[in-house]
Amino acid sequence: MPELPEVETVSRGLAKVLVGQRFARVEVRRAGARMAFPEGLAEKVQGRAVVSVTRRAKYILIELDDGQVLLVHLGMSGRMVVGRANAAPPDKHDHLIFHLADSDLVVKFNDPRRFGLCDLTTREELPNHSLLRDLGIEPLEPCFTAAWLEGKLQGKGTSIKAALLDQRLIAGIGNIYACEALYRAGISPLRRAGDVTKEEIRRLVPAIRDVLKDAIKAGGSTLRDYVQATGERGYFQHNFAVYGREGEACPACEKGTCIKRVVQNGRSSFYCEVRQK
DNA sequence: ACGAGAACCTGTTTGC
DNA sequence: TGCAAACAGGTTCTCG
Repeated sequence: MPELPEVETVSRGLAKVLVGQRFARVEVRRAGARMAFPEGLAEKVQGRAVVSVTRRAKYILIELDDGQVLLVHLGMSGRMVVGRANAAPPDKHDHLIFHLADSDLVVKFNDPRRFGLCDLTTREELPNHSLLRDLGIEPLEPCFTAAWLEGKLQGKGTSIKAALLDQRLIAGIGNIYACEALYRAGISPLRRAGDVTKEEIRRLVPAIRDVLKDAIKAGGSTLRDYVQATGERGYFQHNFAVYGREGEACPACEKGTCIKRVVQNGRSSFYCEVRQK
């Protein structure tokens, strides 16, 4: 599910509720498939207050008042949702339940497919953390420029689509926004990354930035699992030009069936065969 | 070193 | 209708 816009939306939603609040008990239920929950998670978090909630790539960073940092990744199907403690009995995929100390609110980490994870580190260790260490540039930061990307794509033999999904290069783009950004830039996902021209890269960089910003404004894209921290759905899925629209006409092609689906590196790529060359 | 594919899970949709 | 296959927003490991 969650790519940069979804994780950003969840982080902002959690920040509103959590900053300044203390955690009471934490229910640790079933760990994910990628990583066991850290040893003593419940004990280490209990009684700590939240200082900030931020995002790096597709990770949510919850900073605590003693310098610890909770690091959450939502995988494909993960949610972090705030609710009333007794609103409903726990779902079988509620893997972590954080109870707040001074209200009846809880934050539930729910993840049916269990590709998500939650780790505990410290502010000092954060830059060296194995999950964050090799992450690339933040596409919404000013240092993400056409000149920078041009240098990185030079000589790359893989497809431009695969390059956009490489988190060591650009951090936070996933399958949906890679497809949508390439559509906006008029570049076929099948093109060899190293062959994308300077001119095209000058279109691609703002296309990436704009599609991510537009999606954040819309609260992300809800296809199936994703919801905001409040439980509300996102609605950027209504603005997809190509993603999931195989056989339809793209917004620029009045009629017909210009949108194709191809599989690259095991993932579906959607593109308009008329506008993207 | 690089790039493609498999694997990790569960749930839902599609096709025979 | 029923069952099996395909497919899903991600990441990491293995193999050529």
